[in-house]
Amino acid sequence: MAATLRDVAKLAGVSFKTVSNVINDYPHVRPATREKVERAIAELGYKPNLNARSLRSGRTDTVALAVPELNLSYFAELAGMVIAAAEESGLTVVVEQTGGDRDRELALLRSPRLSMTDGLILSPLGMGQEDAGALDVPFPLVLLGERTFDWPCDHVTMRNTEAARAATEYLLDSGRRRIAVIGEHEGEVMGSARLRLRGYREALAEHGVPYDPALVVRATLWHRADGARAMHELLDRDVPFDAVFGFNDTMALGAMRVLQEAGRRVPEDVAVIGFDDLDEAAYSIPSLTTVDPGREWLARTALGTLLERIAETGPKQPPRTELADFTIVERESAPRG
Amino acid sequence: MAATLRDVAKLAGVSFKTVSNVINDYPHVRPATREKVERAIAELGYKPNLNARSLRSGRTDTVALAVPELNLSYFAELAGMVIAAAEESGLTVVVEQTGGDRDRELALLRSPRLSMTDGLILSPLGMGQEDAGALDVPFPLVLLGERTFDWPCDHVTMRNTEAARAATEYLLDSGRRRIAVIGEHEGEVMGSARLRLRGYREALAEHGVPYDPALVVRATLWHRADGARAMHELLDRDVPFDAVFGFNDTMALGAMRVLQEAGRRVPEDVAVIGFDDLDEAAYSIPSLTTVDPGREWLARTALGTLLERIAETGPKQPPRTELADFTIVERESAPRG
DNA sequence: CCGAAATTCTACAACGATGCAAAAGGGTCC
DNA sequence: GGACCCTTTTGCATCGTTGTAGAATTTCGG
Repeated sequence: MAATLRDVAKLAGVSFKTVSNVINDYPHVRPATREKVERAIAELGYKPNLNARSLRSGRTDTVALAVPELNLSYFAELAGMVIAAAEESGLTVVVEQTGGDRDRELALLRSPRLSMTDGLILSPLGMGQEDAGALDVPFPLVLLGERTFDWPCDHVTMRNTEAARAATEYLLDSGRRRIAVIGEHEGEVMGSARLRLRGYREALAEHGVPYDPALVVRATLWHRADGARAMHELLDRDVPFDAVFGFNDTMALGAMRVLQEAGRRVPEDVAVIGFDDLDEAAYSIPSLTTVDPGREWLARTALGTLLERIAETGPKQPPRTELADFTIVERESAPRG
Repeated sequence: MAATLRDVAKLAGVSFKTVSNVINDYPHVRPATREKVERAIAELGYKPNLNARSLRSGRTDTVALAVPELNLSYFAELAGMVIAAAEESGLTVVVEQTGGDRDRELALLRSPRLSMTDGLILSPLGMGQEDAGALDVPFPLVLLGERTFDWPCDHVTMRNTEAARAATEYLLDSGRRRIAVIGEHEGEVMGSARLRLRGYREALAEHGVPYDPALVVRATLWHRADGARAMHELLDRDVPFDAVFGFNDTMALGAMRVLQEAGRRVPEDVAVIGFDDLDEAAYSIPSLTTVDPGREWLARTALGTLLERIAETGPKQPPRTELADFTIVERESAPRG
């Protein structure tokens, strides 16, 4: 059995409360006593039982991070950054996967498992406006990435609409006029897909290019296979297009593969732009022009905001929204015009 | 403040222990009482405090998973599978990143953070034989993936040597004779890199092809950038080669990109084979022939083994080694001969 | 209708830590 | 030398749960 405070105390010949004082850097401990206790701690290899500490203190120094799936590189890289940032603050991260599924998102928000954490960073995908009330939770909560509903809650995200507008403009500026879009979510009101589509339409309108629904392809999940499927669908529609805007890199890469299989040259026949700036975007053939949404900043800010909330004592501050800056990363799949 | 057992008890008009009995499905509770209690639970939205439960029961229903980085797709996908499997058993997973760094691996093994978990699944990379003793820990531990030292400990891995031999033979069978290798770890005695290199050499020997060290390129971490850098190095060496065996897919993809930038056609001039069968391997151009190491099985088996250890009561059973089966997935970058 | 055997419920003591408040120890000053 | 104050140490209650054991209640055979 692992050593406890009392074991250390017995060995050091002091009360167990003194050992606790040493561990918690209570200032009034005589150096000699401190040393005695520290020797005993070392000798027994004592490690505090964090469960007991949490029970007593109410702090767990653990946060939960819920993403759709780690299988999506975007979320894997994001999770890695959140965990790295947490590590720096001495925090542990519990990772949950929701599959982007509404019911699993709701179940998680109600789960007793969260009683083991001080707060939650959630990337919602499946919940809708009618579920927003479920966010009225008794623990700190930060939404990371676009939300699919309106609810006053801390929120760390990026300028989705502006970024999508910029990406579209980038293609327009390079002379493309028939720009297909992959990744629309039908019926969505305010998720990333909808916001990016809005940016796309704004850019078209500004340039006087008509919006053609035949160029817009749905994809609920944003895997490579979804991008590939969407591209097959687009090719089947037999409408002309000279560019593709993938709502994430993974889909864009899946689509680009199908495009080339079909004999279209990228970027000569069709330019492709993605969204996320994944590691792999720099290594595809051709390498993928994309939007860098500032993931590192997103991850750190989400965690930082959550930690501030956790530390908060007085009356609840009003919810905050933090917006990351984006940049367009030019690569081969869509050269600047 | 969240409701506790006592609050529920007061509302239901029973002792708080009866509420506990209801929650734990203790059989001798009168249906009427049970219903009364359940109504009270629902009314207060009571959720058990898992910290308190853990403190009392000694079980946390949480496991730790330590991998080098989530930024490496292989580990991200593996982690996703472990978490999904854990979820099925009602377990929570804490994810830690070691960066493949020896000191961080050792620090993790000693960390009090693990007192919040029932056991650890560790993918070691940096530790060496002299650190093996650090694995003598007072909690269940399962190594996932090759270990870099000898120590009696549960171990879930794949047939690295056989798989590498098969991959090499596959290339030899298709007529290649100058097969380069990317990802060697210098000085390593028994990690994946070393075992895969051994398989490679065995296959060469069997086919009477001489081993040429000029074809072997080191890479400590196995990112895309490392694969790219290694390929640049290989090209700089100016030795002829007609195939490349990347010790993981990520590196193979990085290398393939550089290869094509340099004007070599894949697979006509150079065949490329990887290792891991990542999602993205099917979508690169050309798509990547690779070794499927049975990740799903690895993830489930690692978790299953850990759970058995956690459930174990009597004397400690001898350590087990579980080996996954592999298959070679033929794609465009290296067609069957 | 009694007594024994079941069933159902409750009281109390943990688990291992921290917070609070009071006790013990040690100087200083008049 | 005693009063007072600051430093150092300690004791006790407590966090919210579960295990054990025994008390209360019900059931049931004779």
